[in-house]
Amino acid sequence: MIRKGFARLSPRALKQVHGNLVVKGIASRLQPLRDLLLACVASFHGSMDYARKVFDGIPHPDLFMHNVMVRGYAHGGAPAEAFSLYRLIEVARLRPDAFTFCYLLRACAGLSGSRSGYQVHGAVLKLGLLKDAFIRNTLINMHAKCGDLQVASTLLDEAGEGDVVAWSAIIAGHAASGDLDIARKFFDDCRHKDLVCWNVMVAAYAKHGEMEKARELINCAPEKDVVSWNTIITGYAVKGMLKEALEVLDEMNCDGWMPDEATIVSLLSCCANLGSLETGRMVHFLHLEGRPVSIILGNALISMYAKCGDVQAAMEVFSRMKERDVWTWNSVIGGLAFHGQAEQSIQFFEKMLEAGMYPNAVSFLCVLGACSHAGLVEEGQRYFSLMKYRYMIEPTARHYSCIVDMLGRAGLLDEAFAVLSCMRCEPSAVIWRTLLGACRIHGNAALGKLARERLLKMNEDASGDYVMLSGIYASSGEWFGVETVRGSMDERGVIKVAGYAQVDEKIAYRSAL
DNA sequence: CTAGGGTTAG
Repeated sequence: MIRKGFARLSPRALKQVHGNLVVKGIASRLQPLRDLLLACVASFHGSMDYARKVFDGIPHPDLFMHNVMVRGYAHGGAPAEAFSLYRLIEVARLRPDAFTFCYLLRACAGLSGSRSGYQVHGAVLKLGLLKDAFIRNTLINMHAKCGDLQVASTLLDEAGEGDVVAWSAIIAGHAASGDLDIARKFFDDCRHKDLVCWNVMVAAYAKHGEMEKARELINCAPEKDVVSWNTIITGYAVKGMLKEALEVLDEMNCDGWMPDEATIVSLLSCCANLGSLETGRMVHFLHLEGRPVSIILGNALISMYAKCGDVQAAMEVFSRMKERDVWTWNSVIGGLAFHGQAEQSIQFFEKMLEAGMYPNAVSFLCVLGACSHAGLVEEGQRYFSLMKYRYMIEPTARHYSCIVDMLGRAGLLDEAFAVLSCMRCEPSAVIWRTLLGACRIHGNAALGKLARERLLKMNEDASGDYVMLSGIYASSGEWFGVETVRGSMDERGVIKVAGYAQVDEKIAYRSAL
């Protein structure tokens, strides 16, 4: 009676079904539990939390159930959890099958540069599963995605000419490593191109900003689907070409295609980055009222409204969402911080912790940004420690940049330098430049000189740093320093637009007076 | 319950 149809139920209804199974005492029979698990993985829009609760409540889950969980984690971008479930399969002394390895290899494809892909490859060989075309193609995809195109090509030879799935995986792999010409060569050599194959090549151009080539190719395609159109729209969207993206939306409409969630999400992100609230609202209306709002769509909506300044609309979307993930919270925290609403941003960070959500590196970047913006030095330092010592998140150059900026704005230049000095990674040019800027504002010529020297050593286009440094010397009354800097500018042949240099010097003059 | 394509936060 409850065999089929779970997948169409809402999360709430699923919880009821789960409860009924328990009450009626049939929660120990296999098939209803398999169906329930499948439905949980399918119905909670990528969140595996509830499925995991159900799974953990099953006394002796079979291989099928383990596989469903591995699949859920692998598709949901949680490779570590996929592997931990694989370990449970071993602990339960179950024998993993081709399904298990397909999912596991998919998880590996998301772990670029890791050895785990080779380990799974080894296990596949050991179990003699390589003759399975699904396994082989997933292996090709994994190696191609992780950059080992040598191994991928060898496997392609075994797959032969007719296997278009293997070919598209190779094309995507070359595109991912930036070799568009080689990708195109494989595309041209592919004998039995299908729709996916065309879309892979179009996406390769679009991802690298080659929109003319992407358009040219899609115009030659024998058929298109909603993914083909979304590929083009996303290409324009990431370049900030909103007008062009919207024109493609019209074009796909004329061709008889309705925008789907991916279309809307892409357009929203473009509107968010450009601050185009009116267009963002219009795009929001493309999503039909009454249709479920997935986590990704909700996140994109929050981000768009928050960044465009309509905080109330962002909060409405947030409060209507049934399930939230760390991206949801980060979108709110980051959106508020971006828009200068630091206090609110910090409030939401605290609410996120209260809700039991585990913050990640981006969460801290957002809240540190808010602290820096509002000059809340103590709070910022507290969050920085929380991140390092409680959540054990290693700060990236961006986090340091935030902290240095925060301390620098407050005039705590020595503290800023101290943080920068004990960084585990090499300080980036951005960080030195941040310090340099703070030195100029607060007139610390000695530290500014040091920062400038480090910047020059980094051997990149540093024309902005020369100008900034001339500001430092000027603001602390060391006019001789200005001459020296401008002299070395000429020697090294750094070209700086005169207007900018003049404006900068005027500011320096003013702060010196 | 299996393979290749498009979608979110900094």
